[in-house]
Amino acid sequence: MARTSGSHAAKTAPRIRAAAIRLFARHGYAAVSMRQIAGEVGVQVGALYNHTADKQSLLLELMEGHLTDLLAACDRADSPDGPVAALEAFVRFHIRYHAERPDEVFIAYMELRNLTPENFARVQTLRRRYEDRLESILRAGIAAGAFRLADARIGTLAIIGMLTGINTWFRAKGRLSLADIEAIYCDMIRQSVGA
Amino acid sequence: MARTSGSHAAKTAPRIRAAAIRLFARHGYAAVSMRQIAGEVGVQVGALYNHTADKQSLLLELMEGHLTDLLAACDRADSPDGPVAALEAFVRFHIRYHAERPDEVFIAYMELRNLTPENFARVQTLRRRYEDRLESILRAGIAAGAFRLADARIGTLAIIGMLTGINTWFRAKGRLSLADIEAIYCDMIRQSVGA
DNA sequence: GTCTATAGATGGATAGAC
DNA sequence: GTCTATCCATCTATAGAC
Repeated sequence: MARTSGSHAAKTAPRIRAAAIRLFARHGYAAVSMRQIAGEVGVQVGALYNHTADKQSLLLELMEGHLTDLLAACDRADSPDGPVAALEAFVRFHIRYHAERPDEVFIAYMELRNLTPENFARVQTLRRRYEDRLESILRAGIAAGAFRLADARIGTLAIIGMLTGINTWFRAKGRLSLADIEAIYCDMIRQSVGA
Repeated sequence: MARTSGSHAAKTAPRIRAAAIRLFARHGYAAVSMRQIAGEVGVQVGALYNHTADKQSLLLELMEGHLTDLLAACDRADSPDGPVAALEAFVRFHIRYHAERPDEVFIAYMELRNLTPENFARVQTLRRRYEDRLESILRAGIAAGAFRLADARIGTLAIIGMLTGINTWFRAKGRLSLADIEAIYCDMIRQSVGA
C-alpha cells in the first residue's frame, strides 16, 4: 500500500491485514465481508479502500507477504552440510515457522482458488521457489547416495504435504508438544527417504 | 432426500448433488450460489428446494455421502495379514480411491469450516473412523515389532496428510502415472514407519 | 483518512400458480 | 416438481462532506 500522510495511516493498513488474516483463516475469503473486516479494525467500510484497491488485492497481498517472508526466513536459517543434516534442518525450520503463523499458512494454501488467474500464477511461483529448497536437498542426497528415494520431485511433494498437514490438527494444548511432534516427524521423514 | 412421486424426482436430486460437487470443488462453497447450481442442472432456483432443505444441508449431504462411501469401500477392500502388507494395501487403496473422486475429496477437507458446529462434528466422526483404520495397522505393526515408529496417532496423521496432498497436485497428464506415484509413495511410507 | 450514504448487484429462501 | 415472481438481507465499491 502506498504511504499516506494522514494521522492513522501507518497503523490502519497493518491492522487491516491482521484482521483479514484472522477472518479469512477462520471463515474463508468468500465468506468474509469487507464490513466484517472494517468492524474488526474499528473503522467504516469506506476507509478500507484507502489502503487496498479491492478485496482481491487484499488477499493477494496477504499471500505474497506470507510467502515472501517464508522464503526470506528460510534463506536466513542455518543449512548445515550434508544431505541428512540439511533435511533435518529444513524439517525443523518448516515446522517451527509454520506453527507460529497458522492463519497465514491456512490462507496461503486454502484460498488459492479464490485468486484471479494472474494472481494465482504469482503465488504459485513463490510457492514453487520454497519447494525447490527442499527438492535441492533431496537431489543432493540422492546424488550422494545418502538417500534411497526414487524421485526427488515426488519426494518433495510428499514431505511438504506431510508437513503442511500438521497445521490442520496441531493444538498447543494437545497430548504432545510441538517439540515432540518435531522429533517424530524428523524420524519419519529421515526414514522415508531412506537416510 | 425423501423419495418423491413426481416425474423427474428420481433424476433431479442426484444431478443437483453432482452439480454441487463440481461447483463447490471448483469455486468453493461460499462462492457458489444456488442459482449457479440450478443453472448447471437446468432447473430454476426454487426447484432445488424440493430436494434439499437449504444450502448447508446440501454441503453436509455431499460430505457425509463421500465419507460413508469411503468407509464402505475401505471395509470391502482386501486387508492382507501382517502389518507391512496391510499398510501397503491401505496406501494403494487410499491413492486409487481418492484419485477417482478428486472433487469429493477436495470438498470433504476444504469446506469443513463452512459446516455448522453440529454438522462439523458429524463429519469429523466419520473422518476419524477412516483414520482409525490406518491407526490400527500402525499400532499392530508397532506391537509386533515390525515398525520403528514412535507414535501411532502422529504417524497416522503424517501419512494421511502425505496421501491427501496428492490430490492437490496430481494431474493424469503429468510426468508420472498414478501407478508410478503409488509405487513411490508405498516405498516412502513403508520406509517412514521403519518397516 | 475517515465518515455517512448510497448505488447497483447478487445472495438465500419462499409463495403460489400450474 | 417445476415454474415465475418476489421478499429481504447483504455484498462490493464509490461519492462527496468533513
